[in-house]
Amino acid sequence: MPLTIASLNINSVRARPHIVEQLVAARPVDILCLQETKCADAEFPRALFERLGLRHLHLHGQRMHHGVAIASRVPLAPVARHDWQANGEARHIAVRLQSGIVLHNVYVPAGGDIPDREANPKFGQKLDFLARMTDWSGASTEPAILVGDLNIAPLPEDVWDHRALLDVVSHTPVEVEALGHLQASHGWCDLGRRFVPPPQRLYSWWSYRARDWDASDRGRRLDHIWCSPALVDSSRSVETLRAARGWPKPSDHVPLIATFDL
DNA sequence: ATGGTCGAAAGTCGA
Repeated sequence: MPLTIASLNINSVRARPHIVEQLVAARPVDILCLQETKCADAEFPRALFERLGLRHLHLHGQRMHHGVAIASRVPLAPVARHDWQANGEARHIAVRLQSGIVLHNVYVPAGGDIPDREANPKFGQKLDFLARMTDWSGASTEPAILVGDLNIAPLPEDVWDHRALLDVVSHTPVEVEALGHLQASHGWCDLGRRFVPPPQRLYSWWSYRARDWDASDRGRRLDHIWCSPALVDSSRSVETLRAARGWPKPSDHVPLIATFDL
């Protein structure tokens, strides 16, 4: 039996129950990893997930901003809630699958608009978040899967216009380098690109501000599914569910769906 | 160079 893991920046879980329902109706999701749930754990819409069979909930939320959650058909064991900025923001939750594999669900800070540490502290915080994750990841040897909104589109084919976005936060060389260090620290395999290699374009986010997101197609690949080297041969597929961007009241991100034989 | 759109929250900010 394949195991299906989906990851989605839902941009408020309370505002978008219909997106969760449509996703689960469209694909056989076993474990759903959400980012930007934007609610405290006490406000989390538990009944929605229980009704959909995703009754094992592991929450790391906060009021208003950020927040990550894992909803699963299969039991999971809690592992950690990391705070790489030591500022209380809820951005990283980890659980253990019955097979022993650890699943990390991460929401990397967006980093503000100006790609300069001095002019924009949020940009420095994003780079520091990645550096602290890199230290942790380099020391970790157990087989793991890491999913989430990493808020960086690393490859030229991950954005609609590489040259135009070189100074736009999410695609600047310094961010791409930082993400590269994180990836190299553990030998993480970028499964999105294992199954959809360049020069194919692959996006997971389209701005709300576009007049016609589909026609202009000015997307970026901000969302990722990575796995440890030991798990690469167990991975079977990764799909970016582009159609979800056209669903009613969508998130600006679409789900990534990975299957593994584990 | 600007604004375009969302959500949560209050009458603005972060994305």
